[in-house]
Amino acid sequence: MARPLEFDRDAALDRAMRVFWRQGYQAASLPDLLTDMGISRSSLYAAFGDKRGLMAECLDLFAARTLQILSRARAANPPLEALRRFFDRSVVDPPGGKAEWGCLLVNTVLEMADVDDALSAHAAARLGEVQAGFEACLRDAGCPPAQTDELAAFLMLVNQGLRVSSRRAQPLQARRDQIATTFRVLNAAIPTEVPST
Amino acid sequence: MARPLEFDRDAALDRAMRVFWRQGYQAASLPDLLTDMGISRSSLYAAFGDKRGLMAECLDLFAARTLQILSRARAANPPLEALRRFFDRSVVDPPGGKAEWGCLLVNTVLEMADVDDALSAHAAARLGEVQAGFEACLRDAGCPPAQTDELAAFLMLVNQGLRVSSRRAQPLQARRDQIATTFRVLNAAIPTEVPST
DNA sequence: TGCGTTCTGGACCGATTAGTCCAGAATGTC
DNA sequence: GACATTCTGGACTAATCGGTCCAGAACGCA
Repeated sequence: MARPLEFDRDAALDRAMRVFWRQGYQAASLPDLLTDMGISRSSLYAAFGDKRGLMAECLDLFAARTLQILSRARAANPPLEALRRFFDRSVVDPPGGKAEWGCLLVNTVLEMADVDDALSAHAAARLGEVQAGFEACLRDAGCPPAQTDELAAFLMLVNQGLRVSSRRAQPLQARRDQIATTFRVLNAAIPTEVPST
Repeated sequence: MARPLEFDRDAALDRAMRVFWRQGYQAASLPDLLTDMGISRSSLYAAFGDKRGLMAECLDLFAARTLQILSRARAANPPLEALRRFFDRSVVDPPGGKAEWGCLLVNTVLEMADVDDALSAHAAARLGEVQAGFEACLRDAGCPPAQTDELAAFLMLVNQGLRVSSRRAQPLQARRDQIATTFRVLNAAIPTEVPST
């Protein structure tokens, strides 16, 4: 037994995630990270390996939180309403960050593609897990099995698009309208929806 | 009068655009650019100012080409078919680049937000011009004026989403399917469409 | 209190960054 | 053919990058 860690690893990771989320991987310098995390260089390397390893953990954390939002919404609402709430939550009031930062996973997929393919693929894979969450939600909603794949892909398409809109200086209301349009259009396309309440 | 430029400025700009398109602004180092452009450091700074100025010109070039694709499609097809062709072209066979590189404007908006806000805003503004193109197209299609704004925003939402999908390792067919779904869903939502043929 | 272990701050490193500068080569004009 | 002008390649600079390392402080246990 000896001297314990002087900082809260989870808290530090959360801080780091917010830096990467806002500035992206490349623009987040080590001094930036250290300042926000409130730890020293040595501590970072001892606890997380290196910058890339830290980023990987941040991606996982972000994905876990995203999936948590969806699962909580599912637990408290009928499936389609849960999806709507998920979008509202993500676009309007993301936990631990600002809506204008978009989505760390989307940001990373784009920034690191053809720069660090493994990192980009890591983010893309987590995005796939979220899409699987959409799929499960649609199944619960009584969506015909033949269509769940297609519609989940469509929802992810919209999700990605919204996250891009978030980083353009578009007013919040414009994004709300886009969500409304999406669900209006979606409902019109699937009159077979049967809320399983 | 004296010694003329030894290289083709437009051709060099085109090469630079492809480098930024594939690697992003930050990851594109000066050696990378110089090698691909086939010119020397001095020539680049004399002709384009600096890396940032070069990037700005590349954004404009990309936007101009994108708008050109749309206007050409409009000249040769009924409005809604033109939109469909625009998406096919953008996602499947972009001119002077690879589909997997997504869209330089979208990539830049995300990468430079909160890093170089002016550059991000520049890209976002060009994206707005494309959206205006969508709007004009919808007006031609006889879309009710009250809906053109909303639907153009929706099309841009889908466009953005598709460009993200392009940079995930998703197979080409998946993206084609997403386009098909989008237009199926769109047609179902706007039965009032009246091809102006 | 003293020891063994582990963590922490900061100096340090080589590599790479964007950008500058200058000597020399190349060209059009006279 | 000589001159004035302009472009070009490459050396150079200052700053910053991610990452390493070590001396010393801080803690738990006995």
